[in-house]
Amino acid sequence: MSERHNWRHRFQKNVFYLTLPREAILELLSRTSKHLSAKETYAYLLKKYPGIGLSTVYRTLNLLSQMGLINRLDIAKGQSCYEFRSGEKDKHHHHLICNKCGKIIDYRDFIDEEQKLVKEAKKKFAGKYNFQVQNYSIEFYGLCKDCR
Amino acid sequence: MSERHNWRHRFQKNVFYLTLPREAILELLSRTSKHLSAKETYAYLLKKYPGIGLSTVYRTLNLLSQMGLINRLDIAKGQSCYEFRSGEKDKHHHHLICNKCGKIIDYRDFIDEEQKLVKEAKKKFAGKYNFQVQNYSIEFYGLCKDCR
DNA sequence: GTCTATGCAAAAAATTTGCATCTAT
DNA sequence: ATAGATGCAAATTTTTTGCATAGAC
Repeated sequence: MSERHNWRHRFQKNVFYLTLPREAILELLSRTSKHLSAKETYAYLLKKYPGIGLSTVYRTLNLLSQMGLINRLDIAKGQSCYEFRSGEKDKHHHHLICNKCGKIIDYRDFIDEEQKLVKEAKKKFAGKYNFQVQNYSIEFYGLCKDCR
Repeated sequence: MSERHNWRHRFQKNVFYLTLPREAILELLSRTSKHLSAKETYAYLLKKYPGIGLSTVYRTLNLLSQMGLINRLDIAKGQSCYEFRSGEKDKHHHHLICNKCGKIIDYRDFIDEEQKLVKEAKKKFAGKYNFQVQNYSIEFYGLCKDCR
């Protein structure tokens, strides 16, 4: 099943309409491995979709995140970012965040070791807290090469 | 060396004054294992220290975080939280965050497995990115028992 | 005494909400 | 036809900033 077909399917299963703004945002996020803030998303969309409103972007990002199609990440100071929830392993990454200047570095190391920990964690949390893990995020904070 | 003595020492090493608001905020954060937002911190402080300004709280939390005395955590939607950076193992924890209702659950499992991964990560990032890890944070997102 | 921190008020950013209109189903 | 979504503007919430005064060293 193509990704686009999958969107339709998941929208029809719920009571939500698959509208132009929603499709445009999914389209955009699925094409980049970056995490975008609401404002960034809005700026990109304006090019292809003049007239879209910032509040629609906020509402849509919220909805898609609750539907599980995208992930909300709170890594940037003072604003939420969103990324497409992809199964593709090459997009999987986490972040190094500088405590001094705020710079964010993506890293892709330790995937295998991570998976082991995550697999155990999922099982444990399901039993202990009745919590169903959907995604996760790891951040290392410290000093980047310019600030140390 | 007592924790309070340690604060003094670290302030004197830098060019910063150890003032009443700064001490009060360190005092407060060191007494709780919770992560507090700026507003929450402000609310607590008002009881013991009427007249303190909200902007001082923001400035102080920023400063202490840059000094490495506290950690900034971006887990709550739309606002930063701060926690004391303690070496005490019993305060060490991470978070389960519900994608639907936003509830945050602290967990203290997997400390040992985690430590192993983190130890390797620190070494790797120092070499590969010249990044000096000071702290880290792991969040599992998903559905809590009420929302699944 | 000097240099920094504080508190207040104002400003800037980020996010949400009310409502009339429009659109997907 | 109808329930839900959009866009705009206004309102909230969070965070930062300018500046005169107060405080730490």
